Amino acid sequence: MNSVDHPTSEARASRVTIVDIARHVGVSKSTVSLVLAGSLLVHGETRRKVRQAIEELGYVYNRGAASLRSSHSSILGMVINDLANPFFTELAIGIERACQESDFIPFIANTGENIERQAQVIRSMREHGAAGLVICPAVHSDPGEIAALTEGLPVAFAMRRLEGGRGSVVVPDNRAGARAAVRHLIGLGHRRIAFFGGLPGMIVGEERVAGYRDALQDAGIAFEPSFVIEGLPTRDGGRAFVRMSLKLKKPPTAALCFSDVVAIGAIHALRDAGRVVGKDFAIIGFDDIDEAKHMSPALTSVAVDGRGLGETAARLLMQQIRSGHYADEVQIGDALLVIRASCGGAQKSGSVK
Amino acid sequence: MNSVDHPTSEARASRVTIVDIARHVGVSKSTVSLVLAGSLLVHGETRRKVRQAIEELGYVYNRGAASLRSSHSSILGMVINDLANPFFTELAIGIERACQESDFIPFIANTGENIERQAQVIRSMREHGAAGLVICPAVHSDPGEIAALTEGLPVAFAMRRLEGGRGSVVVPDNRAGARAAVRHLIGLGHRRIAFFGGLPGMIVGEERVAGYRDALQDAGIAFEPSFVIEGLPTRDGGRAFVRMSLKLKKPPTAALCFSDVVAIGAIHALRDAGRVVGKDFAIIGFDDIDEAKHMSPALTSVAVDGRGLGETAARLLMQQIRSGHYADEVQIGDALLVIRASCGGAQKSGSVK
DNA sequence: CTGAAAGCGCTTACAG
DNA sequence: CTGAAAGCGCTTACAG
Repeated sequence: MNSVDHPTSEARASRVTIVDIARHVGVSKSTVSLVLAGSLLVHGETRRKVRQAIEELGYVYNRGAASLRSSHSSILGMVINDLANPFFTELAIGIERACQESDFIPFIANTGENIERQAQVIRSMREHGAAGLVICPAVHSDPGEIAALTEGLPVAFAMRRLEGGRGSVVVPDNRAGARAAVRHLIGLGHRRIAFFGGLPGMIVGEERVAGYRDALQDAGIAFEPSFVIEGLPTRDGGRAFVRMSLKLKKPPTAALCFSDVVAIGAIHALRDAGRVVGKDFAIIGFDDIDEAKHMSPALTSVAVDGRGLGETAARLLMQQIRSGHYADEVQIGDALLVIRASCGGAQKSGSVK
Repeated sequence: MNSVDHPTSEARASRVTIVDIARHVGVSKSTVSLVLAGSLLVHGETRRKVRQAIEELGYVYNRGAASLRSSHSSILGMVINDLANPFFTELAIGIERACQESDFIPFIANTGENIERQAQVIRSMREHGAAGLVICPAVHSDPGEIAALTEGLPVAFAMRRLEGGRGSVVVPDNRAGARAAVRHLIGLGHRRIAFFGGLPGMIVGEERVAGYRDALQDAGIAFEPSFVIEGLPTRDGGRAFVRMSLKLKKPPTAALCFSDVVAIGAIHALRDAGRVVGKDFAIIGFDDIDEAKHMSPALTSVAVDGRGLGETAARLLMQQIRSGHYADEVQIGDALLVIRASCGGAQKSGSVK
């Protein structure tokens, strides 16, 4: 440890403030404040001198002090269920990008699907002055608890919504996407089609299962409850779902997975069981993460624009913050089937609405 | 748009403060402040009453106001070069985790390797009261500019360091990792080994090239400058490096790539060129991102613990913040070769120091 | 153990 | 166009 003893507090103590600028230029601090706010009231020459002094003295604007006085903050909090999942990373990137565009700066928290941590970070973000929250709630979140934690704060939900929650909502068209995927499997001749992943109470999963059932019904195929295998949408989940489904007396020949992450786990388990994916068993994922196209076989998936959803959610939130009014607008994004090798049949890849 | 007209500002205006708590309990605000700070000076019964009032009135601590007065903040800024790269996502996750452990809350910014954006977000984070910065600097960052932007602020560099920069540094042992990788290729019989990616001025790349040269020298193989192909370490870069190397009069038979992302691009280009990776051409990546093991062929890679590096960097930074003293400790993490199918030869996978 | 006073760095009416 | 004054919600000596 070769730490050097420059006390950083020294630098902090000598912080130059608006008063120093005022003194240096020979005006009042009100005038400096006006210049900082970009007011046109101030005389051009005065403005110039103030700006120059700011430059010379190395002044750093203290937004914390400004927020305290004005009670406006340009900090937004993003609360993400699982940053290690590439889909949610994209969501986070979108939120961050929208912030940069609008001169907001985001707090970030990864809850890891843990609702205690989620409650804690929401409290922390409030205390630290977040003006609003973009939330992708952890599995098993209690809508009432979230409502209480965010009381008085604008919120926007991205990708996952809560039953009866207040706030803007930006989600993909899960039902239509799932329906298109299953329709495709049926078109390839499959009749015994499973759905892997998702938990009761997860609206995303329920919507996808609804689309799955729509497609079956469209084709006159009876719904088989044992083909819907619920569980945490993780890689390990995917492995487990395959093992369970292969134990059925009449196993499925294809599956729509809750997510690409689940599909990856499923493909591994199928391989372990000696099945050739795309030939013996068709797999379709959901999300179309970057990895999907690089897998072997390449994964057919329902593409969701995570980055776009994140951007939109952040924009809707910032709109609420700026307007000073809550909103509960719902925006539905696309969910488009991208056909690759993992469901066989298709030689060329393509995209289907 | 079905926005409801609840003015959020109303909720904000009615914010309950320390004074409300004091009045409700019948003590002074100093006493309440002491309770909030967890002081044992305050009488147990008084403490209890204050806590109860806090609960009842739904008080939210205003850390912004506290910071203004005390000039201590528990906000840390993380400035990441490319969040879409899974390796740096892991780094970010590690930083965030360390923050949660220590009751810090992180700002996040994705610079996308853009140095203008980087300068902007650093300024923004300062203005918003970040007490210190974990930086993974964008390619082409100017050490002098970064030093100026962060003057007076504690900083820690993760994964990438800057020439002559002040601050803590946490990086993997790039040289040893690269050396082990190339030694492995030599052991498999390769003599014409390339290095793909990295730019002049990127210390990470220079260190990895140094390790590459070490291994060649150890084996008495002459260094061939045309085998070191520099460029941006992206997927597209990887494709380009392969195309360039195959045009050489005597092309290489193996390559160590700057990163897994580069390796993925390289593998695609090799496939396009009709080469069988792991047989006609050996590829080793760097980072060992999650995807590496799921590729086909599975990618041999030098494993770097991104999450761990992030955690350590954040901890060193928080230590500086809390102590009030700068530090420039350097910590070197492991870089271990993980052998898989992409370099052929190995039937079973293993790990080599 | 508790309270009164000052002050952190800003903004915001209000005068002039 | 510019300045003096008050105040945002806290903490921090300083008394008692």
